[in-house]
Amino acid sequence: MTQIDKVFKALADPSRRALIDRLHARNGQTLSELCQGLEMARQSVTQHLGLLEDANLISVKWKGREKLHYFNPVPIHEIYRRWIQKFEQPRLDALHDLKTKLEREKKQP
Amino acid sequence: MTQIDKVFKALADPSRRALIDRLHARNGQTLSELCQGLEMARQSVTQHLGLLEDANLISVKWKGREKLHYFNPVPIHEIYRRWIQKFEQPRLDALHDLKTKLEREKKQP
DNA sequence: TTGACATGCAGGCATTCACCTGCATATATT
DNA sequence: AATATATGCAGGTGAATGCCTGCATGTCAA
Repeated sequence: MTQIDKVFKALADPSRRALIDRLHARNGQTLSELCQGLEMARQSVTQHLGLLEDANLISVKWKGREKLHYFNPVPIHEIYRRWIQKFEQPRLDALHDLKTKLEREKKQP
Repeated sequence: MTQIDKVFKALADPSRRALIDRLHARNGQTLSELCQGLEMARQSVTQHLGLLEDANLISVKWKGREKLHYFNPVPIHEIYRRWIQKFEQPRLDALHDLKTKLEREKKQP
């Protein structure tokens, strides 16, 4: 399974996207913290975090008996850059045109 | 299942992403055309296309006995706008700064 | 009209997935 | 040292997924 496929698969589940959202809101949370408010067992959360970690979407640092989780935005940027961007090309072309226009007007006002 | 979830789930499979790629390269292909070169049965392709259609990622138009498939980029843009963009915010802020800078220099050269 | 072609529908099978329970291990606290 | 806290590991179950085969339906072309 390719890396980009792992990322897509990891993002396919709403619980996992919610976990990413939580870490994006406050980075470095422990497993217990991430479990709070969720209606599933700790083991399920662990499993989801395992997939996210495997997709490199989160990284982990042990501090004593606590496992701290950190969100890593790089794979999502890769998804955007290598996959989504190509379908957004028209929009990006328009933006580039705007930049070019502004630069031209700057030189010849 | 929410719409955005359908889209993520549809994108989670590499075969389906490949189908989108094919349609992006050449729009309006029939089922038979989309089957060519793939190593799975027609029925499997039909199933994948069904999911993509359900996620609104492709739309379909019948022409006689042929079913023409068209790629629809809107849901992918939604994914970008409503989900990915928030993790890309630093980069976008930088781009906005560039625009602002250019506009300022234009007014006061 | 008859045969070839494009697709749909129904069901079956193996794998993966999401979730759980039960028990084990390691670290902090008193 | 004894208890409480944070987490891991193993395994089990039901549902979803991906893929297939077999047959039916509708459309074009000779």
